Amino acid sequence: MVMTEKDIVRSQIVEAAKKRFSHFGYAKTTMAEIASDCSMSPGNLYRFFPGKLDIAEAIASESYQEHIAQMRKLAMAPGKDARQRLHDVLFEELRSTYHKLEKDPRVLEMANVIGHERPEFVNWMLAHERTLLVELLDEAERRGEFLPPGDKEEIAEMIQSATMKFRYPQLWSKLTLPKLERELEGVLHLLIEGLCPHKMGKVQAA
Amino acid sequence: MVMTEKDIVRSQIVEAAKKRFSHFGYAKTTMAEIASDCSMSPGNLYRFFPGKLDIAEAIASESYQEHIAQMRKLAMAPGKDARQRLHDVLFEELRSTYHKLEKDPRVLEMANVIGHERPEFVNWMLAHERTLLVELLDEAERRGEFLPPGDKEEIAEMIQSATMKFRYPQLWSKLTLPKLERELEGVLHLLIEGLCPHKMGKVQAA
DNA sequence: AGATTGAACGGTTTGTTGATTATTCAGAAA
DNA sequence: TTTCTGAATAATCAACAAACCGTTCAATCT
Repeated sequence: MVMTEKDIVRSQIVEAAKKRFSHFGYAKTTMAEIASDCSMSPGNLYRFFPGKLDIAEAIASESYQEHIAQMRKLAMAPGKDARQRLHDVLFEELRSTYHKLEKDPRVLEMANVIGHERPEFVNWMLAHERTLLVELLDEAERRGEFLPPGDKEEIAEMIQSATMKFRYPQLWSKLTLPKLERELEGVLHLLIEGLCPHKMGKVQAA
Repeated sequence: MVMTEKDIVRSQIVEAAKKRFSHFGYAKTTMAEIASDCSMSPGNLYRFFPGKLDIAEAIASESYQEHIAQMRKLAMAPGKDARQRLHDVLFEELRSTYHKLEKDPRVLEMANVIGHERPEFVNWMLAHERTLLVELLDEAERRGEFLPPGDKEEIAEMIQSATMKFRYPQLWSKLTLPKLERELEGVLHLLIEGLCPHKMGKVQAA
């Protein structure tokens, strides 16, 4: 690729920033430091990234790629039914982000900054997860496991909506992980089974 | 009642505070102002309330009493099935809080302060709504409309959990009312119908 | 005695100043 | 020309003082 030259420098910058951010935090590292780590002037960084936040976004995006790959494995795991796969995906999502944000405050800081200043990035992540859910629902339908009553893209949106609370645990509530897990279990159960007896009479009559 | 003397003064204080808070906001009104509105010294306020926040809480509590009464009317409305009543309750909750917080920033400010400094008050409100939901579910079971698969108290908790996002709209998302309504409609549908076909085969076989 | 006051205390907010830092851009280097 | 630099700029942050306000309590009133 012709662009490869710029890309190498870009990833060099990202690596330098990753080290600084995880050592000292986002706010405490300066563009000048990142630049000097890359043996360049501060101004030159701006030929590769529009701004400091975009470097953080690149880091987040990179780590999100791995995350979503992991999630896709769970969503498509063979030998499990759709219910289990949905369960696995939502629980792994809860646990992994909980632990990531719990473990070090640097990650929490970056999550807060990006979440606050770059809502479109958050939307991008949500959209990706939604396509994952749609894939899961498609597969489930193929096997006759779920009966999605409408447009699958919309159902995925609703599943996300109902499980929002568990997606960025410590941003929205101060519950402990066990409590969150218990709640997620219950919500998921409700989502799958529903409240309604599903009018079996009519089916029998037909 | 023997306590009536103190109660009169208490409600006088609450009224004065209500005026100040809604005119100038919570942060911008001082205890001295409230006191002088009641022709008393600042120190004397503390014989009636432990602190400023408790006055705000009293105001919020008062308005919440009205709210919950309104909700109970919807939850118990005759001539409607459980599904409609649940729908009405959740939608009215969304709309009324949305409009209240939308209309004036003072209410939003107080909601933020109380939500931040008095999580136990928020829990108290949630608990009340949960008992309302349990009443609704009880009535539904009595009429054979829902088949709650477990403990009703727990189901109510899960319904709350799945609809959190719609309970304090502008604290958790920046969506417009129509979008929120559309999402709530979808989530509610999912909660009621569920994703699963509900193994009708077994029922027929029995 | 009990009720009430208002000055005093300590924590927070506000306003100000100076330094730091993200970002830009005119020009130097290649 | 294209690539890069580093000083200039403007915005943000940190530190400190002053003012403010919620809260307390010794003294005063009833």
